[in-house]
Amino acid sequence: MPTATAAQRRARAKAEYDAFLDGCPSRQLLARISDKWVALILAALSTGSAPRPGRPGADCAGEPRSMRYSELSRQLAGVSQKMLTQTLRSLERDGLITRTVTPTVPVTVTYEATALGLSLQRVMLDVKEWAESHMDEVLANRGDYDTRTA
Amino acid sequence: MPTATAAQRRARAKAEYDAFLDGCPSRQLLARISDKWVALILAALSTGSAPRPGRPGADCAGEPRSMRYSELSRQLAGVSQKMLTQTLRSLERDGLITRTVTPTVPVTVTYEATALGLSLQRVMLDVKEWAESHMDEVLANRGDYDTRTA
DNA sequence: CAGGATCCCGCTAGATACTG
DNA sequence: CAGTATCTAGCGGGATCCTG
Repeated sequence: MPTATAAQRRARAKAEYDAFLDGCPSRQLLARISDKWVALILAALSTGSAPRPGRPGADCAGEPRSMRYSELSRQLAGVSQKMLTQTLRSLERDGLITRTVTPTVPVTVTYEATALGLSLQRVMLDVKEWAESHMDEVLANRGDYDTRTA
Repeated sequence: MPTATAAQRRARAKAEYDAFLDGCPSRQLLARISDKWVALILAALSTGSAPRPGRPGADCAGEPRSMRYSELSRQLAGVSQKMLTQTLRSLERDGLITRTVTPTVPVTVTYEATALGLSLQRVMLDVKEWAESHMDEVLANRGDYDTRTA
């Protein structure tokens, strides 16, 4: 674009990637992380293991929060195995979580956020919390809109 | 639900909404806002009108940032009219943006974030910026993963 | 200019069945 | 337990044509 403004060129130089551009990889990454399962998985991993009888110290403070496949499956109510596995794989591939296989009698697999994953986790927690805390307002707005346009 | 556990009732009482629960409206809202077009539209609206010859003071600081349909369409490179219109409608319905029709010669329609929209805008800007600023790391991680599993 | 209305394709979520 | 494999229905989303 020959008519690029100084502001645009500055932004380009600073960010290197621009999700507004069609072909930019960052748009594809944005599409990936803009996913409810991504938000919920990262949120779950920030909580760590749900306290279960028989595994007392599993989520003591300071310890990195990890969760087993079945625990995630339980916390993300309604998620299909396919979506859970698929989303976990893509998060692992992008270096956001680690997958650890412990060869116990029935195999044990745990997932844990990486440093990079933790940085996204903070952002996605905000998104999830925004949704939960503004639900009432949104619901009210929808009601207004629907009556107005009815 | 007669089989609600004490933990579930506690969570409900504290947060009112819990996106981890399958039927909860907040999960549906989370799914809605977890959308690349939502992130990009809100990001665009935070920028305001691109400076154009003939509309000098359109984006002066302090003034609420508004954009026309065609401006949004241009900035969100590659978006289809259908998705743009559809996403704008849902944002309007949820009370996140306002739609203003000015009956000029060719009709002028401008969109602007509401107070509620501004609160989400901050969150979604973080998501977009996270994607742009961590693109390199993610790309590197993908390369590693693909060679490792190759 | 700013959409509305259709058609239609692809992919992706979900259900089911099987395995190391 | 933690997946993989397969199938299918549904809809997200693009292309196209039309309108106030």
